[in-house]
Amino acid sequence: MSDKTFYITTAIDYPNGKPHMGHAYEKVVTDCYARWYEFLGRDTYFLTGTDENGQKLMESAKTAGKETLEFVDENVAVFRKFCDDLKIRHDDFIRTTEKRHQDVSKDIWKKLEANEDLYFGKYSGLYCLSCENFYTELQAPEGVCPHHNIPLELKEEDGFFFRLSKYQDWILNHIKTNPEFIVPKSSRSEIVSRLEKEEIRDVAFSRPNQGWGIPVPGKEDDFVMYTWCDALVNYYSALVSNNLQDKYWPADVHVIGKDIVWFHCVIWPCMLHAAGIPLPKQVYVHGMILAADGKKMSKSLGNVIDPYSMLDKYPLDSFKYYLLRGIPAQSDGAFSEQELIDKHNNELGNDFGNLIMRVVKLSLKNIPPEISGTGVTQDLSFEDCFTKMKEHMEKREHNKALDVLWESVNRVNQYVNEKEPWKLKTDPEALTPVIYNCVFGIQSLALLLEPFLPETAKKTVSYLGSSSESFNDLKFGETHYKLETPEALFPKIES
RNA sequence: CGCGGGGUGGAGCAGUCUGGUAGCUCGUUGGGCUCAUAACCCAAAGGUCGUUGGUUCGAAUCCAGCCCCCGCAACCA
Repeated sequence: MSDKTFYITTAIDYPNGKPHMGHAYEKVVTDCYARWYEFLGRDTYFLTGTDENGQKLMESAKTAGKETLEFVDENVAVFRKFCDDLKIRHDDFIRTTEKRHQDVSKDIWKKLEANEDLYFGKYSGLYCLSCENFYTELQAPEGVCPHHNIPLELKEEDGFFFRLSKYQDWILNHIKTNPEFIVPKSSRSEIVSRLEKEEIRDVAFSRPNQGWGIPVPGKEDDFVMYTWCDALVNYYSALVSNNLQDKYWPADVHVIGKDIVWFHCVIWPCMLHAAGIPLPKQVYVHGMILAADGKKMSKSLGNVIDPYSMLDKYPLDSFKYYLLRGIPAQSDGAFSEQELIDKHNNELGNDFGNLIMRVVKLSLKNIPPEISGTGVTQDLSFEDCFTKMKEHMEKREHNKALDVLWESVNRVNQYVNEKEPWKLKTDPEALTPVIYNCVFGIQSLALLLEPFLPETAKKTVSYLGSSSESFNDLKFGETHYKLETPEALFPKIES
């Protein structure tokens, strides 16, 4: 734990089906922050993985006519490949069925037990015999199973409970005194409001052992841990199993969706606190990706967009760019394929891609490819842009960071128009300084873009033949270039 | 009266805390330029800020009611 390292996680995915747009979004966003902090010089560790212990997976496997582990293995492979296809730079991929995770989960269980934060009790509720599941009154207000439409029965079940209620005041106080713990404010106020107004109940932390899940220590035959009880532990177990906990724990940011805020902002910190482990510094709650009509994507509405259908049609960086800039960082956003195309054509192609073309081609046609900055006056600076980007990224407003970066992209385009370098074709002495300013600008922009669109940045820089590789190495006047003929980075998409 | 967020030009958003010429991106229209992926630069048109009422000299911004949308509601994960 220090400001030299940076540990960031995504939620772990439930491999019950194929990855959807929300998974893509979360991974892309988290990847962007991981790369950004790496760019700033932090020793960054990025974890993602899969949550594989739910009973639902057993049922899904049965439906598919497969052994649970076989079924899960297949789906996990799909999620792994998904990360590869998105070119996510995670350092580890944890599966909650792995021994390394189960061992740590059991250790934490024992700590909670030793601290008398677990107790044995009865859960009673409305139960559907077909689903083999409990429902709350809110989920089934008529006392009828929402899936099978049959009457629910009152059922009691033995199990272990976590004394969450004991920590209500403590967690409320922690959230209030650490305004950065939950971002954005909307999620924070939702949790604060609930903690202030409701009396929170203890959480059932076990399920009857049906042959799938992490056995409860001491009661191996009878109980397994409730999925959430072990799932949250992944953030910690992944480090412990690599003996990296001293270096990276506590986590700097857990990136999650708004559907699991309660688990991450209340249950998880209380578990850690009870087990005597430091709390993560921040939970960043991103918005949901809604369908183009502004409604939640769902099969029944037929408005689902498969991320792979986008990756098949559009360049990866265009897809990422749209997710990062087109979807608000702190609220829900509607996914619009047309907007993705517009952003590809206008912002990536016209503004950024074309800037490289107009500058580099003009230069190659009229002066030698080697561009020296010796004695050139600096007309454009990007320090201010960098500073503002940093501020936005700190506030988890990556979309605004890109807004700021694009102001600078436009500034360089503007500069070209002002200087009219095409009128200086016959005067290399006058042309070179203008070109140098532009090329230096392009490289600065490309390097600032790297955490967001690594592929694009890499290609851009490759056309410049720069003597400096990183943003910090850039020195106006001292960095030299040898230009190469560029190819169109973002060819137009006809829609 | 369960909790939280939101309703601003054609589209997507900022501004609301700390009332006082309504701002940005895309799109549209006109002009400039010709280096470039018919790209770039400049300018203009277009909104009275969900709705009703209140406070105020003055409200998108504060207060109250109402309508609509989204998420959550913790034994589905």
